[in-house]
Amino acid sequence: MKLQQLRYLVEVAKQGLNVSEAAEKLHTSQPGISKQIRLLEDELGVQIFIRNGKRVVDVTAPGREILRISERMLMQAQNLKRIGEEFVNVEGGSLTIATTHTQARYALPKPIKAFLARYPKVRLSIKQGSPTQISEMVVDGSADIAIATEGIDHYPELAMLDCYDWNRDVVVPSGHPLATLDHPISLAEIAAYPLITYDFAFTGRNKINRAFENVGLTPNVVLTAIDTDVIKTYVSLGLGVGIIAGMAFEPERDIGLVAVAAGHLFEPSTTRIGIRRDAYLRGYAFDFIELFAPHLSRQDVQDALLCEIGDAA
Amino acid sequence: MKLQQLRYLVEVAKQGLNVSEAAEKLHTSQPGISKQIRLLEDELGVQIFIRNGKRVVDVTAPGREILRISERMLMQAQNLKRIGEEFVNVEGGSLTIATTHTQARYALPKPIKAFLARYPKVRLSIKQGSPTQISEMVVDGSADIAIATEGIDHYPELAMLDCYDWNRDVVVPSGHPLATLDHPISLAEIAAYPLITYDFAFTGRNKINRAFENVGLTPNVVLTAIDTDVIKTYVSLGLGVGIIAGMAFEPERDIGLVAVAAGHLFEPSTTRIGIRRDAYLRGYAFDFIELFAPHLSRQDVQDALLCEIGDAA
DNA sequence: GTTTGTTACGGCTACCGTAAAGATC
DNA sequence: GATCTTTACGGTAGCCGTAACAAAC
Repeated sequence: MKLQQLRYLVEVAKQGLNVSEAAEKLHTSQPGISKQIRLLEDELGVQIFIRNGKRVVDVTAPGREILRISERMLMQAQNLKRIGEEFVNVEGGSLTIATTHTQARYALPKPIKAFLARYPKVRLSIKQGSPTQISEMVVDGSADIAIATEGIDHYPELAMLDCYDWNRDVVVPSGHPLATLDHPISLAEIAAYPLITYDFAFTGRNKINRAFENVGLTPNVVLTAIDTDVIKTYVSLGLGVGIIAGMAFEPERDIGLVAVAAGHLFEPSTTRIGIRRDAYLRGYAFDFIELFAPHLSRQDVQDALLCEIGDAA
Repeated sequence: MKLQQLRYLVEVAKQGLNVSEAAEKLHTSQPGISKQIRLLEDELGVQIFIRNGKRVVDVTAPGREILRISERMLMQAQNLKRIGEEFVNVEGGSLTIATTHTQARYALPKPIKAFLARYPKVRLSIKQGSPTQISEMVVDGSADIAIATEGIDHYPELAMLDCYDWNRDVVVPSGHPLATLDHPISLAEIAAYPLITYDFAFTGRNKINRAFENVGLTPNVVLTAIDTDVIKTYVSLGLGVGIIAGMAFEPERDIGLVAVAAGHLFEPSTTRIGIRRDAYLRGYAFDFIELFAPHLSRQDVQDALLCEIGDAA
């Protein structure tokens, strides 16, 4: 059994059981892949793929198990290489964070600035995407850490750690009737105006919907945006009332806008980080996490990696 | 990077950093091992072993990490082979249980009989040893399942599952004063006689000691045995009063002996099974566990394997 | 007919074992 | 001096790539 064979196997599965494409991805010949897979099947004594004549059409039951374990082994092989890099170049390296606009724009600048000061030689990169996209980036290894609020709960490969809770604000142009209320704002008052808020699947949007549903109101959402800046822009234009993450309101920058606390109206959301449970994280990655969420020490994170299903149960 | 290299690495570490012995164990030449390890070190870019001139004297910090991960990878490679065997020969195979005398003699016969009837083609073997020995058998892969009552808690590689609680009986020759009490037996009454019980490190022996200590009694233990049969033999000879596991008393066989329930005097003990968290268990292994501890379904066991640190916390 | 997987064959890498030399205790 | 590790070197297995063939859509 050779690691190469497992690599072939996993790549064929990943390419939808297409040996030729796998060969192309791995920059090798497809007869080589065919042969090595057959050799592995012979060695293990099981068919891994079901072939219809000369076409790979499915994975056998043992094949699924074998693929699962193979992936883990390859992951660990990658970890071995990372350990090498880590110790050769303690300070240098790279860290890729996958996150949503709101986090990147409002929550991350501060910890990232501190991180860059501490680790100037680390190549830090940020990838933006939807919660689903960023989760998958971490799952497939193209990012190290996912940071998001929604929809990253359901990947068994990922360990999730709570970072902080936050509430929502209503933003309106200054001078707007809602800006000068003498009492806490209510859902009914908000629903009286056209609404601008986050796209579905983003930043706790469904918690907003649920709040209105619970009191039998149907808000008139005139615009859904992916990022807060777009929301604020249209609120400035008088298109409607915005509902945004509290941390996304910056009084000194958001001239002409007023934020009204609405934490009492909507469930708070929790921003979490997600990391592959079997990934090897460089030392500075733990430091970054601690900069972002100071209560998460390296030990906490490693414990969570070891066993995080228990927390969910 | 090749699996073979990892195998060399791990074996050298296991043989106390002696390359020659590792070569012998692996039936290969030691120059080959030296070279492959150097090649791996070059590839990873880190020293794994610290060499004093030409002698391997220690493992570097990254080396320890690398060894840890390598062991896991090799374990999984072995799992791959097992999957093959499992599906080639669904009914056949082997299962090795490491356990103590008491379990082997009194708790296991019934489930093993049922197991053999269900899986006649499985080569079942039982290895007997002290709790420490059996734990290590499972850790190093020479047994699949450990069953014991004491001292198998502290191996992080092992997942532990509670099977059943049991209490102790006092055994005396029939006609003995303690055999005909009209009230529940007390510690003081027991301590009045010479005692015969289990060796330290076995079968909850320290719970027995603790019970006496708690009431300020110092029992006179005249004989410590590893197995219950020895205890019963000497009790029959009138050497003293025995304290044994309740399940180990068989009224129809133990002629001339009387058991007196003593569950109210000593903490109950819990018999557990231990399995390597990263081992691949054959289907019948799960069935065996369920035969032994009917409340442990396959799913329960697999969940515990996935994450069992959480249960301990 | 095109796409896709298998079989056949040759080159070449690199692994392994033997032999000898260098280091350490 | 004995043990242990590395270096040197030759044989060989087996991996990879090209080319031709066979099957499926």
